[in-house]
Amino acid sequence: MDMSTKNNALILKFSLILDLTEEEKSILLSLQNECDSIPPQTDIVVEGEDLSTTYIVQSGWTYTYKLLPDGKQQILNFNLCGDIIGPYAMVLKQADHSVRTLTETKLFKVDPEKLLDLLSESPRLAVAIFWSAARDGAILGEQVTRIGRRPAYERMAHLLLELLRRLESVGLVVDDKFDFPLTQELLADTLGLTSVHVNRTIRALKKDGLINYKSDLMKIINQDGLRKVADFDANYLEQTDLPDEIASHLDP
Amino acid sequence: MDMSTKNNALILKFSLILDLTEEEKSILLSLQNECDSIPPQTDIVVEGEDLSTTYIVQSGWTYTYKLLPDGKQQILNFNLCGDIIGPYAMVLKQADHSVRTLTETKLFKVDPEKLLDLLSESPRLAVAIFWSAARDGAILGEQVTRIGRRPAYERMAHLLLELLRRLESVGLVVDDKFDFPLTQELLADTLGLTSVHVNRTIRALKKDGLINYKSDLMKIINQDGLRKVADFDANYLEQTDLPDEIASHLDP
DNA sequence: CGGTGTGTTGAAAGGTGTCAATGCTAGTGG
DNA sequence: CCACTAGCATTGACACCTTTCAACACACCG
Repeated sequence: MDMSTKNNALILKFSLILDLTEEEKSILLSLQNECDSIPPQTDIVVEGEDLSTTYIVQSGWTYTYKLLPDGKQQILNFNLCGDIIGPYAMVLKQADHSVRTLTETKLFKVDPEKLLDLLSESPRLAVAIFWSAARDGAILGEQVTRIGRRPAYERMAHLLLELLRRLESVGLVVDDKFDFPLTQELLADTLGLTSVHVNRTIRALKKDGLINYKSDLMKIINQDGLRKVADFDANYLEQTDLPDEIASHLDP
Repeated sequence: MDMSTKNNALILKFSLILDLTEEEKSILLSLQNECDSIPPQTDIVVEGEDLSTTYIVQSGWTYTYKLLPDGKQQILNFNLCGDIIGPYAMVLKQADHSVRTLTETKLFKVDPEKLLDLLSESPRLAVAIFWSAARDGAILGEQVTRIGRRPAYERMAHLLLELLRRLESVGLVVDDKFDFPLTQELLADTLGLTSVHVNRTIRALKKDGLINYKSDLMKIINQDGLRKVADFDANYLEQTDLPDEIASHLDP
């Protein structure tokens, strides 16, 4: 059963910054309603439509994207295990972006009203929610920098390292190898490139002995080399210490 | 005196979504400590350094940016009147980006601990803070889409319309005309272009009769034409209604 | 076994970058 | 009031990264 403390993705995620008490864990569990498995290529949230629910990714990949009228699309971010989809449902009437499943995905629903109440009832969990939002913001900022100021080769390298670290933090990487359900076209929509050029870039990374990529599996062969190419600094992903004043403010 | 209810930028901003009570206004005032005027080109927050304060922009422009080791920089966003700089100071030890003043700027400081306490003490103001963060997130997402999937000409048009709307919402636009303290080089760092190409793009927009730009002043001549070029939908900036359930949840 | 989506490759076009020179304007100091 | 400087804007020629177009290969699947 997924609705247990041990393998609940949200509890796992929040454990990165807080030692959760049993009570807090049970609050977090009671916040979430289980939800059926959702097939790939299904829209969960549609830009412009009403946004009445927040979701937690329990398993699978989803992605946040925007459509342009000429049919192009831009992927903003991926939502992985433990990520919160639409944390802002409590303050925004309509979605400003769409969210679609990439793989078969298991989501837990969270009622925005409950989420709001949680802010006042548990300062510690409020901090955890804010921290998650801050991390997502940092990831989005890095995405801007990647697309705006890096050439294709480094851009790709940087994204792969980000995904590696994010998946690692939720235990989904073994031996620098992880499931990689992205088509080259979706990669292109993520990186602001065309699928043709993504193909050439990936092949270059393979030829240079940095990665090994085969259909649904990505293996990072030379992480140091990749990091040097991408000029990757993981600080934005690995801020798991609260500021001292806040930590002591929460404890007693 | 700036520390009054009438012209406090944060109160002005939050009034966009909430009818603030007098008590709430005074809470918001007591949250902020006045701060000296800061000269242009001054770093307020530096990436990697400790992030101990949240700021509110009372007047002037600042921008959020990231530096790359080869000296390039990418601007993520601008912080205008009423915007919150570093709302995540309460949950992040270190800054994941830098913030610099563009013009002479007046900032008010907010103690992160007080901000945290506010979340539990006033659900309505907690919602307002979340809303501000959600709006900034939406702006950042639009920035990704702009850079990733729009050519230079449309990219510039889109940014100008965003700035127009944002400045309008805080009363800084008169007759489709506003102060524009950006050099073409900073515009380039915002749009992921070079300053040379920004120059050519601006001149093209001028030649096409869409804008009029002269040193520190930007005038939008043909807003409809610009909107058509940029495919601009302001929905992401103008979500000022809370979801019904939340609104009724807060009221009684 | 043919269809369909995805990956791969080549050639050519095009948008944007690079380099370098010139113009412009405001401020400074004589 | 006039050099003089410094920073920014403007322009042209050319290079290059990325896109576009088009064809073909490959794998999965009914």
